Amino acid sequence: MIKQKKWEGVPLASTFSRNWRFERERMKARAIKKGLWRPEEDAILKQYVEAHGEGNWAVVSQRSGLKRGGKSCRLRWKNYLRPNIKRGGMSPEEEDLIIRMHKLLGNRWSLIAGRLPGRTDNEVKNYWNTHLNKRHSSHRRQTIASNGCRQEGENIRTTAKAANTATEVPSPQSTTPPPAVVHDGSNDLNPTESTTMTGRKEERPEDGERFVYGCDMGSPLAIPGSNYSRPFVFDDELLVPWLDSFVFV
DNA sequence: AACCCATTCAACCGCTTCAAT
DNA sequence: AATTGAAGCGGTTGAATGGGT
Repeated sequence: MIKQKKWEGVPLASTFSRNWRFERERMKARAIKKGLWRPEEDAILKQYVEAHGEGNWAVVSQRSGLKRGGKSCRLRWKNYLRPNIKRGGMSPEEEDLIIRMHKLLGNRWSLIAGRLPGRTDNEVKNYWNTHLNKRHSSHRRQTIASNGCRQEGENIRTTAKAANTATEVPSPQSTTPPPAVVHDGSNDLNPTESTTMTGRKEERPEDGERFVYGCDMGSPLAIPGSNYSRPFVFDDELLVPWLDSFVFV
């Protein structure tokens, strides 16, 4: 049964519409401020979070006295006020890592940022769009909504979590690869985290050419009690074996 | 000095996922 | 199992800024 919200009187099709419509209404009702943050607002938020900790951002926005939405507070803290945020231009090493990881992962900004200490997903995304996109657009790989970096049979958003847990049963087609060893783990930055990625090229009438990758049994990606990992599917062949394996761990 | 245009990046929006109930 | 609220993600927007004329 589809429930209705009294403030709108319109059937809500799913939880997402419920959620953001409520947030919007709540912000309207509280005359939530938008736009750039002022230094005094930063100080209030910083003081509050340092005293009470992160999380429960709706409460933070109310109790701190800030006329900001919870999302805005969270974003400001995460992208700007949080300790250890590194500001300023990217080093050549960071830039190189972004390029390589984007080649592998596409627009998975939070995953890429996770490998760059002190950098946020927003910063990496902006840097890519303003500095790197033009130079490297020919190799661009986007996320599933519009593109080709995806895990077999699921939304790309779930891939990272699947990579961490790897508990689901893979699709039957992933069971018969004649694997070519892409990487033996010997060149990893951290050999203890290495994993053996194996891959194969596939030709499909509906998809055209694609590359399917899996990992060995010692990898965190491997499914306990099975002989295979969940497959990762890309439009392009992985280009940097040591890094491509590295980021999967 | 005034205007225009391009670039940058902080912030917002729409949506998904997850955990708690 | 269904519902709810919070957190998180990627795409997009628009204000600020700088350079050129």
